[in-house]
Amino acid sequence: MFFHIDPHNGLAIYDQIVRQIKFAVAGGLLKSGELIPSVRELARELAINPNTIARAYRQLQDDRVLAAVRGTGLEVATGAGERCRGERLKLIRARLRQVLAEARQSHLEVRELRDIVQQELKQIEREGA
Amino acid sequence: MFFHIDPHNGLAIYDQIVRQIKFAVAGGLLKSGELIPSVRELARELAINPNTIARAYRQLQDDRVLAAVRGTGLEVATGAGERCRGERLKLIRARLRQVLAEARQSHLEVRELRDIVQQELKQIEREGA
DNA sequence: ACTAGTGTACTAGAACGATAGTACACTAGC
DNA sequence: GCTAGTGTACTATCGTTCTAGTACACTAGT
Repeated sequence: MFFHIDPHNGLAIYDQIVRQIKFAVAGGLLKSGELIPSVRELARELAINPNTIARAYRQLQDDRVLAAVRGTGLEVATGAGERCRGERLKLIRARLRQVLAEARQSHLEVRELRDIVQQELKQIEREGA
Repeated sequence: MFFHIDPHNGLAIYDQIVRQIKFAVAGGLLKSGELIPSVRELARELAINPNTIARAYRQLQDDRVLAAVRGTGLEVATGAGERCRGERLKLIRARLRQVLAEARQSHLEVRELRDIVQQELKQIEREGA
């Protein structure tokens, strides 16, 4: 389990966990029926309070991404893959649109904005596996 | 004064005000020596508590973007234009980098991400005056 | 049966952002 | 001088997020 939590993200910690698990399911790193790390284990690994993890898991159940197996843990729900792949695009697009809207409002010249975006995109491609 | 405050932005309201004033100064909409709207006036216009505006103005003074004229109001400080133009790039780039980092972590294929970015960028150019 | 591990629920408190209301020193305009 | 408008400071309250600690029902493994 490779998570990357940034407390100064603007996003709440439990929300970051929700998103990253959805992304992992969408990307096929987590498959239907597979057990995810327990509340206590993930809390220990990320050095975060178990309640925060539990809250994220609760929401993931509400979103039908995870399903409870009593006394055993939480597994990835059947059909969660498709559901998450659809949502992934929405989530990323929404975040991107926010940032670009702010940039547009900053009276930066469109050409400059385009340059910045291209630079950062290239950077991502260079880093991305 | 055209501000656009989004409470569900992730960014605190006072922070949005700080950024947008810096952007206005950077873009030349506010020039050195010009008086900005009073705390109470802007609070009324944005339907936001005056304390929140005051907090933003206090930070803008700390950042040497605004300067107080006792009993009269706050004016744009001398040399604020250059200072804000430099910072504008940093602020936008930082936000953009956050979003792209999240996108990269979502195991979305780079090609798909590139497509989304291009789409949204075109959308901005279409809207942008 | 016993133990250790699951998720879940609950109360309490800290920190932060935002709101509400009040008070004060100052200045421009009359 | 008086009034209305500045910024500033202060206390109090609320909601959200996160932390802290405890308790409970359940199950796998022995």
